Amino acid sequence: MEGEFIYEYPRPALTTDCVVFGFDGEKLNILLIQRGVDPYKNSWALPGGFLKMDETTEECATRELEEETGISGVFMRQIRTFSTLNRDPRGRVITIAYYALMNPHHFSRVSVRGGDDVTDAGWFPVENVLADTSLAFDHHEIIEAAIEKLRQEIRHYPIAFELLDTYFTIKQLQTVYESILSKKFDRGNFHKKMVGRAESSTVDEKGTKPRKEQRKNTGVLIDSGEVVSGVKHKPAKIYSFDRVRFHELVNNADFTFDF
Amino acid sequence: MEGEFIYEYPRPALTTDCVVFGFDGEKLNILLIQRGVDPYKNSWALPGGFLKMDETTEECATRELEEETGISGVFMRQIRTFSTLNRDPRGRVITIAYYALMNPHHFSRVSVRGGDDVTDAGWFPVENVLADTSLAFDHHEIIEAAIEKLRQEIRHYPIAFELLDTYFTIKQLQTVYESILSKKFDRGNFHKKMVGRAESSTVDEKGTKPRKEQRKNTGVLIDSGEVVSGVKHKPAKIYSFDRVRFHELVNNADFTFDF
DNA sequence: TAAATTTGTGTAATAATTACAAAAACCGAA
DNA sequence: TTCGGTTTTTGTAATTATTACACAAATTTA
Repeated sequence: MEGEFIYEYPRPALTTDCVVFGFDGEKLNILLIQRGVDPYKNSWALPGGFLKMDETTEECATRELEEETGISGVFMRQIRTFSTLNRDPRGRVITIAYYALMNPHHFSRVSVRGGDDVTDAGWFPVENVLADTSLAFDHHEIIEAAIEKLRQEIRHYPIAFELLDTYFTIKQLQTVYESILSKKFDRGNFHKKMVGRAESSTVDEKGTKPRKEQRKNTGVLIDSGEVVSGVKHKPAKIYSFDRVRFHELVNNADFTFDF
Repeated sequence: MEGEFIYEYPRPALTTDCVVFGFDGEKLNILLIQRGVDPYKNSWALPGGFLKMDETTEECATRELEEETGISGVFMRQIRTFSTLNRDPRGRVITIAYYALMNPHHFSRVSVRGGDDVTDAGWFPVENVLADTSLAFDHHEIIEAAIEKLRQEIRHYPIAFELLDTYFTIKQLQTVYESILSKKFDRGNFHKKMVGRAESSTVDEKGTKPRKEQRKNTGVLIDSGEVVSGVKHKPAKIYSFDRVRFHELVNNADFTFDF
């Protein structure tokens, strides 16, 4: 047998795969590549590849993504490891799955790279991907796990902002939540939760004159002062995420993403 | 070099490690084993070992736990994969970490098995383990990740009951939550949340006679009818977890573990 | 029988959520 | 310039949930 790496005990091969989510301003999409080589030649699959000995699995997932789509510097988190015995026809291959989040800026810049092994790449709406049973390997199962993970994490961490550009409208933010959680929110209530203006309530006390009790602002957005243009209705304000304020409020239990 | 397994490309070795949590009725403990072989001979470490080619990582973690402690049939979940380059002095070793939960019944039955590679095993309070910087490999980091994972999951899934026997008191259940979340709860409110008696509120409507509105029971515990004995105060009722009811209520959004 | 201790239940005040309405800002057509 | 259409933003009343705390009940011991 060809090869020069000899071990006393057998070892599985290790790969990473990445479920890349991209928000186009309206809905959630997943990045798939079309395989140019067997197995599963011509099938659509997740970007990913074999681990090198001088890189961590995180680095491997980042590298493969950059090699196959040209995108770097994105938010990435581990999902879990998939180790079913016959998940790869080439033999024992175990994969560590990641998910990545891309904002609309990155979204439009995805381009196919490499030569024979990837013939095409493209974005597909999540619902379409979930309905497609022809994906390579166990990638359908990995995608389902990714969505489940995403749903869990968006309830606790500010990952929604990773799917948006630095500046965004509240409508866009709400759409991100609604498409991930498959649930509609009341427009007004969502707005208040995010902007969280300092509500001042009138307090009446015996003997003292009524006073305005200043309650602190519990919002996590910064008003940029700008508004969107080119719309034929009231233009939405443009906000950015106040990461510092967010951490303060979370530490004080004044803010949660529990929806 | 000795060995008969030859590959074209180099492959890391794969292990699983397991952070076993055990509740002794009062506090949370972690199961550690003392290594009988190098590297880290005599150091305390997590139970675990090398993956075999005919088992999944889940099966590996289960098998290693059974081999080293004699315990089987416990609740187990994947934490994540650790792949730092020099985490193991023997070379490139990647580990998939799991956590397991044991109830007091299992807890007392842990026994050391095997020969040279494990010289001792024992339970240690979580705080002590976290303060101990002499653990083998990166096991300290894995334990920290396990606790963080446990904290996340107890907020959404009924894993607290995996740390208790089938029958338990509400006090014990509360202690599980308090030791994992490092937070005290009001006794009365915790009690009501778990037992969730059907509160009936009086409703007055114009023209009709006041009626009792029957609100449905939102608790997840079953009263066994028994009480604890041998205590010198009011004996606590003994409950069990109503898993079926729990799923009904969660689907209806009538119950969450959001604390 | 009273004290000590812990479990179990009730309640009133406060806070959060929800559903919905009103106001404001803009465009474009009349 | 005014008005309808549309969408964002603010306001509010009703409901529901949470919190803090008090009281009643059950058991042993003195």
